[in-house]
Amino acid sequence: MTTITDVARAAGVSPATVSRVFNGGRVTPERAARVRRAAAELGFEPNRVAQSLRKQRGSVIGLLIPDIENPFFTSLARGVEDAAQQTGLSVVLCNTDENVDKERRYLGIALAEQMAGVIVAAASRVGTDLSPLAARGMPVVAVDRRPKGASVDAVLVDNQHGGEAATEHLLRSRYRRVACVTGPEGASTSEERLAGYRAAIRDALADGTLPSDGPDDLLTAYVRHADFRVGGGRSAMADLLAMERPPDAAFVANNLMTVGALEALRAAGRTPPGFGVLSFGGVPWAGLVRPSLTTVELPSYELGFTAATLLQERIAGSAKPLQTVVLRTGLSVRDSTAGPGARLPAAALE
Amino acid sequence: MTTITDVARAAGVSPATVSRVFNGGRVTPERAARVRRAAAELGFEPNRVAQSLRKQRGSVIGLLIPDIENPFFTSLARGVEDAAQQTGLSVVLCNTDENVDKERRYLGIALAEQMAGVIVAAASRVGTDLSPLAARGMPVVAVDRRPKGASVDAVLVDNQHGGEAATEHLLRSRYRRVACVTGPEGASTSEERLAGYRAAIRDALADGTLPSDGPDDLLTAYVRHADFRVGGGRSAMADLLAMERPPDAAFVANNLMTVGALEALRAAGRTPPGFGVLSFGGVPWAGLVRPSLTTVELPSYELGFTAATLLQERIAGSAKPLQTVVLRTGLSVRDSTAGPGARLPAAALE
DNA sequence: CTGAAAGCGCTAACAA
DNA sequence: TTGTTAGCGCTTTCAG
Repeated sequence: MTTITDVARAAGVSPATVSRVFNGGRVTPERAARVRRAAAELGFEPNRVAQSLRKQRGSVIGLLIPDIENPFFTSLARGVEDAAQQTGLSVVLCNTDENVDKERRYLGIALAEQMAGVIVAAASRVGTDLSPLAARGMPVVAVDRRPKGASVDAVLVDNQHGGEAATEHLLRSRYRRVACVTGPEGASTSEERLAGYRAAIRDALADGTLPSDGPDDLLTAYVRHADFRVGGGRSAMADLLAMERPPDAAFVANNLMTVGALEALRAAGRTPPGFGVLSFGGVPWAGLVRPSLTTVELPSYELGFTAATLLQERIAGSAKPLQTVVLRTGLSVRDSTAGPGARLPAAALE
Repeated sequence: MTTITDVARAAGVSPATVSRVFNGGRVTPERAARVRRAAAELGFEPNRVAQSLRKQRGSVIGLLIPDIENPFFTSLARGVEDAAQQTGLSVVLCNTDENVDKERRYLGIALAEQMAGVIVAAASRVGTDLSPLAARGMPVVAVDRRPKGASVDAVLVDNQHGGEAATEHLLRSRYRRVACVTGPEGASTSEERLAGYRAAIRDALADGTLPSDGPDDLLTAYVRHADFRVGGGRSAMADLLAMERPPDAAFVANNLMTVGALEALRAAGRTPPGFGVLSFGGVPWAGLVRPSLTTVELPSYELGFTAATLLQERIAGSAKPLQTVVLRTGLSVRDSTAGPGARLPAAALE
């Protein structure tokens, strides 16, 4: 391995000068050129480990996500990676598997590896403890979910708005018994999406769009909590369909549960758009699904990109007050919410 | 930050003793206990950066994959991660985007970060150069694809066998004009899968399963090279369908291209199993696709797990001769290859 | 602008 | 078994 000392010797200067050349110190152009030439000839690459030890700060940032198989998080990861490139930081991807213990281990590694900073989509709102990092002055940005009581920058999705827009769309499409399959109780994302649903329903009751008889039904009876996974979505939907007066549409609060919900619908012989289905978050290769699925579009890439940008500011020493950035969702209207009586052209179904 | 010296002072021993306690050196139980207690009280965690610098070897392994959004690679990544846990190594996931330059950059980082080793699914068979790592004695395992001329351990899929089994299955299902949409020319995976296809066709011609008139058609005319991406699969299939005498089934050499191929079929008003479709590699949430898709199952998780195990042996200093492990594929028969005249029960289509 | 020197936290010879 | 010592490769005062 060629070291800074080898280069120094070859260029006839001191190691300090070589270091300055590579770190923007003041060096006369002539000597700088000599150093660069020597470095190139010897194939010198600064040893990042030594740099990290000396500077007490590494050049990688940790990205902790709960599920690497969820396309939402892979897309987020790409955003982080792209933003990190700009500063020459590399990204270590750690898959916490929605598991607080695994997450804690990775946070420990982040510390022990002296990472430059950490971006974390917390495995749990209450179980995730970011304080050891804060205590050691390591910059942290929370993304998608904000752990309770953590004083860190955060980049979040406007879940409530997304849930509201979704539910409003279903009502506008003339569905009248709109259910909501949301995530686990206590998860901020589920609660917020549910809150959006409730707000939309409440508004519709208030302005007469929905008949006011049995308002309880719509605000509570048609709500199911599940686990954000395929199986949970399936059982929740099966449960809804078994009701005496089942819903005629559902807002499903994440992509995986939507897959399960569609399976349950199919098993019951009901299909969109006769039964309206709206997914919070797209499914991969949505093009294959017939009829095509109306979805709330999440800014996953931007979430990652923004978080990484914020983190880099902190790493660079920014002392701004803590920020929370909230990114808006979009709505992609497709066939699965065409309306309870809609007839789709054959091409949309085959 | 508490260092080994702090612990040593608190326990009334030398730093070396503390180091021994944490690295399995010989220390009297009594002193060891004292050290551990002190370490716990002070919340000591060994500084991995300093360890790496001193030992000239880090405790992370790099995993370079071409496409983090492909479920095949995420599953492989999980296998690597699980295997790595056993030795306490962490995994840095690097997404090379099928881009040789990006890949080279990451390989440089692996060196500069003194990673313990690297597992690489090469972006290119000829463009990927692993020699700098070999030159510096860094253990490398190639996975899924083996770069040309690299003398490294490798864990591969039996692509040829998979392609052969797939094609045989289509023929057995009474399809007679079986096409093959394979990957880019020059990629070992595409060539091998294609070779399997050709072998099966040749056998069928030889034993009379296929009429021997126009053998050229089957061996060459029905073959298309595409780019392993959705768009490529779509155009290749469109091209096949536009032939004067189009195929009645296709073996598609990866999951993404299958998605495209299905889109092209749908656009042409043809659907499986009337037109047989067999995908090399499963699609995520396959349960949503109707009719359900027959696939060659890839041992992606095992690929990763095996590669990581091999790598760890090398890291531990194993001097065995170079190994190549080849893992077999499976075949999951579903509805999309039920036969050209098959009538599926309604439930399979709705 | 440049070089000498100190030291980041840890481990591995070597001595005791 | 234990402690002392000498660095791993780099950056950063501090003099010059």
